Amino acid sequence: MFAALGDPTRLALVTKLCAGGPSSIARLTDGAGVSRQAVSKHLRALSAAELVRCTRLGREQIYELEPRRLEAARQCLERISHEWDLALGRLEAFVEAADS
Amino acid sequence: MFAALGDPTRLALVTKLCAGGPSSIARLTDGAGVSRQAVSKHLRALSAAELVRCTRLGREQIYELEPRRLEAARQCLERISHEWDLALGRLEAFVEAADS
DNA sequence: AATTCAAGCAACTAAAGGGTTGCATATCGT
DNA sequence: ACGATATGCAACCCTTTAGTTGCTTGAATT
Repeated sequence: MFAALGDPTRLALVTKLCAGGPSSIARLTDGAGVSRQAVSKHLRALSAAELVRCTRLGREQIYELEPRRLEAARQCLERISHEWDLALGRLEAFVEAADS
Repeated sequence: MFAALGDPTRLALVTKLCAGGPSSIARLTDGAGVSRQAVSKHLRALSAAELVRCTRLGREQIYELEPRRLEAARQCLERISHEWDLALGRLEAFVEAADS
């Protein structure tokens, strides 16, 4: 998942979907600074990571954030965040021990 | 930062530093499954992302988590997590609107 | 039926990334 | 001083990946 979000273009796409809601490839391509195929590939990558879902609507392909997986990812982030908190706590303890 | 954590080896390194506290390259290499050079490179990458800091101690190079930056990263994760929360809320609203 | 617009597929290029090996350097212990 | 140890540096390889272009398919529109 970190890998999926590691690419700036993909992160921008997620942000865009976050802000603008579901939209087609063409619309997502707008302002992305890369070709439509590039965007399409990235969306497929995000789809493979299950961060995003797509449904066909007429001749358009509508991409949207995947709620379930996204919620899981969110919880994962919080877990890591929490672990880091603990680690930071230990680091402080270290420093204090060194001072004394 | 996502990119920095996107590689499994690097994520493992961070986890290890998280669990075991500051340690040398040699110790971090232990059980990493790749060569010392590889580990060294990854640590430099993490260092470039400022997720990690290193200080020389005799002939050893001691790497440790970077508290300040890590705290910033943690807050960033929480912010994103929060934004996703909002987005998920909007998605639900969407669905309900579609149902009605 | 003809045109237009959204997207897919395939082939290709260029660059980055992860990995290794070999050799050099500096420090520690004896 | 000497051998062992911890690391750095450089060159190289291989795979992945981000990106492009050209052509095709299929639905909308008129």
